[in-house]
Amino acid sequence: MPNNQFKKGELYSFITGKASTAIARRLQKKFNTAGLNITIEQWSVLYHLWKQEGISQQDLCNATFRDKPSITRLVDNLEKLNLVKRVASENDRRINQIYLTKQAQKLQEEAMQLADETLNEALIGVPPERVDVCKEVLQIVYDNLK
Amino acid sequence: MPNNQFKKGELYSFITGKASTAIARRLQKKFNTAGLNITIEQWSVLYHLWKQEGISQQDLCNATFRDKPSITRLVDNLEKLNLVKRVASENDRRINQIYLTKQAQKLQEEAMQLADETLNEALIGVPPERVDVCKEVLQIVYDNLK
DNA sequence: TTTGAATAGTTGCACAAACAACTATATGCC
DNA sequence: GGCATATAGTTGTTTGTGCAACTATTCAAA
Repeated sequence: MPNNQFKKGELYSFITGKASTAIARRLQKKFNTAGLNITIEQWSVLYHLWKQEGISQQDLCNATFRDKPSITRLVDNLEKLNLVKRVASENDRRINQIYLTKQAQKLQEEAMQLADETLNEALIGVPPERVDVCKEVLQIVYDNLK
Repeated sequence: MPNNQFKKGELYSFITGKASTAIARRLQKKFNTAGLNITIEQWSVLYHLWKQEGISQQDLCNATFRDKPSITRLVDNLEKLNLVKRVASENDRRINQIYLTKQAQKLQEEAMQLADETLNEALIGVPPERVDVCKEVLQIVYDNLK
């Protein structure tokens, strides 16, 4: 009976993602305070577009681990905020390529700075090697279930 | 500059809670397949009521790390499903004490069995001591931010 | 004892997630 | 070429979340 030391009480907070919820709320508050008018979910999409523009909505689904309707609506809202533009692909007219506006490009530095800050606050008092273990465990969990 | 080894790419999945999302989806599928007509969020409320009945909505807020409106609506829906009942407290009429119906009591064993199963699947190949480290890190993160 | 603050819960609104059903375009096989 | 199938994206519905504003009840202090 493997991993049975993992008792129910702790199981619960694993499933509900208490820690990641706390991080997300902290980051959202930082965005609000700084006057960055975006949600964490919108940020998570922008994050991938900052790394590479012009990817498809399907690419964003894979990158953010969301389904297609979720991405459709996130892109809808980002378009309303004038942060991204849908551009129909020349080669394959089913595909929308998503591009950043200048406004979104300007956000990158501040948003990523606040994200870094949040992570640093979250990890105060945690030795680097323990963070690495945690990261690896979470990756295995993800791989086991995906 | 502490914890700077925690690079942005990994930060991202920490914040979005990729692992806990994957666990929650797997458990939800198990509920659906087994014909348990409840959501993960409803389960997380029932989980605390199975431990102790008759607690207040505010207690459920603290236990589940949710705000009051979220609990109001979760209890609304659980009441519609005939799984819980609100009972006004005798001592303090502001308080709703939440009690389980017989139907909800019957769900406990099966639901917790499926939750255990999910956790075991998630943690295949992860040595117990690494699970412990992960748990501790997530607890510190939570404490740092709450 | 009355009044002001704190606490418990509810409601409205905007945003997001999961699922199913749908449209449009592309691909592959006969 | 034409048809079945796969892929990309959209829309509708239900559920949940976070914030602000609200009601009702309790508590505490002048």
